[in-house]
Amino acid sequence: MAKFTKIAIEKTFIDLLNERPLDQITVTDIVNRCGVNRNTFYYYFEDVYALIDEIFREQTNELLDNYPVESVNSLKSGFEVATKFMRENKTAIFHLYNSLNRGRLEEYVYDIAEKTVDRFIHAQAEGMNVSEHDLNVLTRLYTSAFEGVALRWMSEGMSVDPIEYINDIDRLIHGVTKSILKNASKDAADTSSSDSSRPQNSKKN
Amino acid sequence: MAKFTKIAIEKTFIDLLNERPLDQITVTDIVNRCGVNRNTFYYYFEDVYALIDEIFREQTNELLDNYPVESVNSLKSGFEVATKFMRENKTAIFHLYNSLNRGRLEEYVYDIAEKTVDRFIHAQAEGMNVSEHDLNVLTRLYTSAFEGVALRWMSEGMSVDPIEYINDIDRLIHGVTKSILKNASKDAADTSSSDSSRPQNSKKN
DNA sequence: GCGTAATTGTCTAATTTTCAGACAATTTAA
DNA sequence: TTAAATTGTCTGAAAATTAGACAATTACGC
Repeated sequence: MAKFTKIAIEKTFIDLLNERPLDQITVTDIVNRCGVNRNTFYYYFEDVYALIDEIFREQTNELLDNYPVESVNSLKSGFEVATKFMRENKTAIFHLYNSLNRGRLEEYVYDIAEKTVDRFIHAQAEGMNVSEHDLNVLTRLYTSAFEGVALRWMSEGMSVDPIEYINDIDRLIHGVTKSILKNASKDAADTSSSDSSRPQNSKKN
Repeated sequence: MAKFTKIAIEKTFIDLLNERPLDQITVTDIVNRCGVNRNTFYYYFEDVYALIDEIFREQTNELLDNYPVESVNSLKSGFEVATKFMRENKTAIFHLYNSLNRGRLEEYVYDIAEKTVDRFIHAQAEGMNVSEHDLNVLTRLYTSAFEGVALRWMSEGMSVDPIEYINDIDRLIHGVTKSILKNASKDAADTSSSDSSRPQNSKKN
């Protein structure tokens, strides 16, 4: 039940990744630094890539579990929380960005962005009569925007704090969101039988 | 070989001690918060007091192992390092101060102060011809001063940062130390056969 | 005060985790 | 093209963690 060794291995790996690129880190390096047997590594992880996946998975879960309630109503605040890990490990993330197969990191970024945006959107739509479909469209829009920002940030060497980018986005969409939602809500009330947007995969119950 | 669970228990205990006094913390509280079996606690520690001792012991060791070289030449800097743990866990230390038997905490404080001062004194006396006995006297003097400061700090509720006190001490003794050492060094050179101070436990080789 | 619940410290025995050591197969580097 | 390093896998032993119970003590509500 106790997984402290596993956590220690993950933390050690991130430390190393903050020091040097992925291809200069061996499993032996990790376990030596961590003071743990090499077999213990393979007991928990199939290989380094499984380790990376696991770190991101846990990072996402821990984010959603401990999501601060006060951050749910501000997209900027939500993004600050969502990007905490990335901002605290810029070098490590940058090393991964350079070493990992295309799509690997993007998937993680999208995943964590989507979940953050989802919370924000649903909080904004609280009490409104908006269809799930409309909410999904809006969520996808903002998620893509966030993903774009994050990827640009990485490709530019992660030198500038992404919060700056996020500030721009936030300023741009904050006022818009409510009005979009209000309109959608009105539409839904007016013509409750027909969808207000492209019925590509409409969902009526 | 792996002691990550033990460390996790210790950290959990300190967290709890930063939240509430010692007599409101049960072993069950610790293991529950930590997500570990109660037997695991007793596997590592005889009881809470053994846990406390262990934390202090490890804290001292880890201090001495990772002692920053740049801090060895300044008493103030050394004290900053030595009191790091206490300053970062004011509440916990204060709770211990109120709950522990007299002498328990004092012993720890003296221990860590003595080792810090010892490094400082020996660094100052580097290359000088000073007897070990004289160095010990000086070390005891400064150690006692530090202990006094720390105890006063605790008895006053640890509200003021002890670095302020330490600043005072440092200002007071910094200039003095060198001259004392120089004089002692001269004495030792002049009358190399007789000790320069009380020969209580003289050590000549 | 009494009774009840909670906590402690100890014990067993099962299970899980970590270990040391070796191995062939690849990769790295000189 | 060797030699060294690394990987991934396997064994079996050792260590750590668990569940569960127990009597003894302590804390708390009434």
